[in-house]
Amino acid sequence: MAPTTANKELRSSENLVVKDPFFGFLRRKVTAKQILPVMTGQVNPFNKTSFSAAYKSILDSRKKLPVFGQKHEFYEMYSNNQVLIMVGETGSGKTTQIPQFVVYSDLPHTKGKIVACAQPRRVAAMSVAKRVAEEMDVSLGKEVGYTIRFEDMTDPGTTFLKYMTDGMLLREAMNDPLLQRYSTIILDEAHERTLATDILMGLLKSVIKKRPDLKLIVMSATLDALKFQKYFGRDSDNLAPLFKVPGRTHPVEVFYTQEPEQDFVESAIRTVLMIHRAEEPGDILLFLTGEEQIEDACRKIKLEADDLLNQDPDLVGPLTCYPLYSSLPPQQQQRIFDKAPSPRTPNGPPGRKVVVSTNIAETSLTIDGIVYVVDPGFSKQKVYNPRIRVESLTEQPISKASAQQRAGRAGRTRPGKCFRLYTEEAFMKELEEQSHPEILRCNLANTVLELLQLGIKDLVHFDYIDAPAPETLMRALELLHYLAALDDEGHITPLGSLMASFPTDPQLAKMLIVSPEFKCSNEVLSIAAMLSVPNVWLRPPNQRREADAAKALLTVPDGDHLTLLNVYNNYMQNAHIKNWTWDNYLSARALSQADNVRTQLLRIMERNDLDLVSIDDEKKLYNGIKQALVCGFFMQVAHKEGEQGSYLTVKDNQVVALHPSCGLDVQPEWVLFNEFAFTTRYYIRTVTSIKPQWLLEHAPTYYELGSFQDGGMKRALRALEQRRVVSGGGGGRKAKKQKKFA
DNA sequence: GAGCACTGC
Repeated sequence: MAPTTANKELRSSENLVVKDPFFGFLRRKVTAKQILPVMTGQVNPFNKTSFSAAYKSILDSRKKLPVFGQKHEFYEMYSNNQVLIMVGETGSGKTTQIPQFVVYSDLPHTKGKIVACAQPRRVAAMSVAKRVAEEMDVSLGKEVGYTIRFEDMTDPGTTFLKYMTDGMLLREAMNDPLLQRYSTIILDEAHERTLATDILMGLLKSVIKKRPDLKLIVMSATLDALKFQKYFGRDSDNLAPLFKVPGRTHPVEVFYTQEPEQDFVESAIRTVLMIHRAEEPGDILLFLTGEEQIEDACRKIKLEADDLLNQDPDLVGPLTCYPLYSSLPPQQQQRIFDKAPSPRTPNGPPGRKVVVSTNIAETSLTIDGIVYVVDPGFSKQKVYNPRIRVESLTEQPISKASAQQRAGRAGRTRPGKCFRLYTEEAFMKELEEQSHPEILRCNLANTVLELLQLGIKDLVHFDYIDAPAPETLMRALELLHYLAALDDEGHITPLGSLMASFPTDPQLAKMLIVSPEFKCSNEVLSIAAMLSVPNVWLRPPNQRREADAAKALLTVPDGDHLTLLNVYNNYMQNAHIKNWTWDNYLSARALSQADNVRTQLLRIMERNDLDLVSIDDEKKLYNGIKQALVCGFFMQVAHKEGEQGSYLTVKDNQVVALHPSCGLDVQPEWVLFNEFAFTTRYYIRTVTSIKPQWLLEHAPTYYELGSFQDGGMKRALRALEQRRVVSGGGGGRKAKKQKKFA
């Protein structure tokens, strides 16, 4: 596209003719030399008002960022390339500065376009947008804004620099596959390889060929740059150009153990106390894997540190220990930012703060003042087994990249030390270079539907940066086919398109779409929302009995899905009662999130003319809800085998047990479950009793008896079918439904 | 009679 000259002049409010600061700028051929006088000038070129005093002082600090010194190089590469890979370590200023640099050259406002910067996390999108609005001396939500789920802080027509979550950009692509509103797209933190970032990279690789006017910048930490350069290169000999900026962190000295450790928790506690006794002042960050482990370690560290303090008050100072994990209430999460305790006596040894954290402190949360990192080398990671369709969380060794990231947490304010509780040999030989990208570790039903909706027909040959296991794709296609989201040729059906408009798993979308037919969409909406948020039940270690009793009061014995509905309804009715959630051992955060999700789903229902309906008769209502559940989750059904309380999942024939948290008062012959998880054994969680005739009626293809192995389940279904033939039941309503989406 | 690492629409 030919570069254009910005408006020559403009009229100020006093009607005086002043020169546009961008006068003479050739769009996308702008040089660093041209920009500096505009940045340091008197008039903000984007809103034509005078720069504030704050702007100038912020600009002085921006000038000290490593990336600022390389402006010239950046503009040269930006002008001459459509795609750019940028590598910048922590503290380089890439997330705040690069999008601003782009805007000065791309001049999106002169073309009615937007520069987007996609982030993996909501908080980052929000806080960076706020910071950049300050740096550019404009109001947040005007020229600079952000878009995340449930919150759009942009002003259409005004906003030309937009921070957003990667998932949000992917959703937008579903309505606008060429992403026409954007002139430059920046993918930040690409090395994290979230599912959304990976899919976006695949899409954008083909979009840039169809849109020569679209520029793309992929920003990442050092390690994966070559992979991205190859992926976005024109061919195998042509790497995409790399723009590299050094970080601004302090050196971290790394120590290894001489021998492998047997019990990493115990050895971690010992190491923390060793640091406390023997090392210079400075806070400690210890990485462990889960809530229980962390709480336990905190207790032990506190006890031992108190002992040390009492034995040797002249040698060691006081110590405070804070746990950190995502399900911790925000108020308690905030405590990690408290200062280390003061010395017990005016001239006594200084105090020390210890934070014991999950992976959340590796990427999402930064704690300044950390000087020592203790890294046992493990984290919990999600694994998906497509053969039996089960996701599980298991403790696994971290990757080298992760270990490096963890070590870096010690050098944010001054030189630090990292104690790795494994041998150097193990680090070199046993740890993988990179953690597996998410796309290789999860169920892809949702993603496959999104890709189909985006018009990608050949999912197997889609240009993934790392291709998922074929079996995972097959499982996803199979599920979507059974849900009638795909036809026999694998094309998306009108029902499938409708399902894709819901930001949920396809099973939930299907359940929502059919719910008006069963006169229970009002209730199914609440259930879908509750199934989309984290666990609402709290169970503090020392109040388990009280928590279980509170839960029993809200339990509907017929099924956990109905219990969730009951909890949501009670929550809404009692919203005015202070402490209601707390008194009932429920998570206020998860419940308010559920309410947000419900509102969003409701809007999508309305937009698609799906009615909000309900009936008064509770028994009929519950049966309607269960049938809607069956329409979405007929593949997640188990049949009771024998009297020992064990169940067999339908078709996969996995032996499973009802999870102990299940609220059913009896063990029904047929149950539908939301989740199949492997922990100490195979469990099904969130379980509701159903009638088997609904399976035959609402999912006849899946319950075609020829596809079943011989056994109790098949016998039960056959007996049922024979009875149906005799009585001539079923059929009618189903035929009508199929016609609707044909 | 057990557990939910972390994101995201």
